[in-house]
Amino acid sequence: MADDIVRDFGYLCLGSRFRRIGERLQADTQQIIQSFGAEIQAGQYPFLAAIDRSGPLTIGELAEAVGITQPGATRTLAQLADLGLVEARASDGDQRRKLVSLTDTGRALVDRSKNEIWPSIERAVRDLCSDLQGTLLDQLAGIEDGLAIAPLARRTTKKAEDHQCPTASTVPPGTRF
Amino acid sequence: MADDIVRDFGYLCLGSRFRRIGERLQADTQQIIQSFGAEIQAGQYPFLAAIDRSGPLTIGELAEAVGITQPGATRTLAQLADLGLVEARASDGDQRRKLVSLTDTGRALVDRSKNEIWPSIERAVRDLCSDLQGTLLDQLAGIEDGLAIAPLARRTTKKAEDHQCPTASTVPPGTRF
DNA sequence: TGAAAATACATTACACGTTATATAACATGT
DNA sequence: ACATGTTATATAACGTGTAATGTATTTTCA
Repeated sequence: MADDIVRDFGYLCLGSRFRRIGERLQADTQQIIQSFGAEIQAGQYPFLAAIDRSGPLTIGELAEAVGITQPGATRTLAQLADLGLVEARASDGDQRRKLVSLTDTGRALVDRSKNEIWPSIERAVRDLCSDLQGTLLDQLAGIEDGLAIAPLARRTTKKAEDHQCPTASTVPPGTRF
Repeated sequence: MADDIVRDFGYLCLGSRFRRIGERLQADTQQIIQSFGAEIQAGQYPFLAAIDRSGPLTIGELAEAVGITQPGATRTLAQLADLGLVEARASDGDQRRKLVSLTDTGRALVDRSKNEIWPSIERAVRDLCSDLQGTLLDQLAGIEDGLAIAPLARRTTKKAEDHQCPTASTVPPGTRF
């Protein structure tokens, strides 16, 4: 039973721990997305959401809005274009820029996501984080413990009583499964 | 000037946000490591720390201790072996297992890290997180804002000669370095 | 005891972030 | 107007996580 060195080291390994939790959350989110039959990656959603909120944006604006570098945005947007969800046209005044907008298919996916998928994800994450309090490290431990007890896909319903596993309140903190 | 969609979406994009913060923290941590002249990646440290704490461990035990999958651990340990920091020998009773231990070079690096590098990193991260409070989203925003004001490398309080001081006009009053 | 299952590690392919750099379009100064 | 610099995007190379699968070894049990 090896200990969790990243957790035990606290502030020293905070970067590794954030990445680890983020990857776990994205993987769990992906499960929820798949349960709705949507063929999209969790990391691609922020791009669609940004265009939905602000209208057509350039690649550089999207990179900044999503918080990644421009090459990463270029690749993700190319994938979304291959999926037929977005399309790029040259900007009117400046031929260097490409304005990216939603296709009809993309708009349909966003509309459905806003109605069904995103509320479901948000409910699950909110449930996971609802009882968190204390220091940052306390709350990170709470997230890890909570995910071990019930992954996000089991938290999409509103009532915690629906969970097949014990809830966080019934299990001592620090327990590993 | 584009908005930060990941931040604005809160719980919905929590996974993306955790990954983003983790990558930023690891990159900042890497800067501190480099300022000490150590040629090691931030993500490799937990492996050395785990062996240092528990003695020689198998690849599977290390993967569990660090919280990544076995192929990832195999690759990182191969890199550390190439650097001459660890070595693997077949386990005594079970020829399938490989026990990974520190070389003399690896032990020297760990000893030096425990004395100098790790305290410096921990000091920086602790400084970043010292004033955080409130909900998880509040604290995440605090981390992002804090990193924008002063990256980890400016929060170590040691090796100050390596850090160039920002001009007064770029930093809000009361900021600590 | 010997076939089948389980275990431990290696390998491959892929996802998705990064940095560095190339290229095309626009902006500027003499 | 034209050389030069800047900006927007594309491309390449790489880092490090994942899942899926291969292979050697050990364990199980009929």
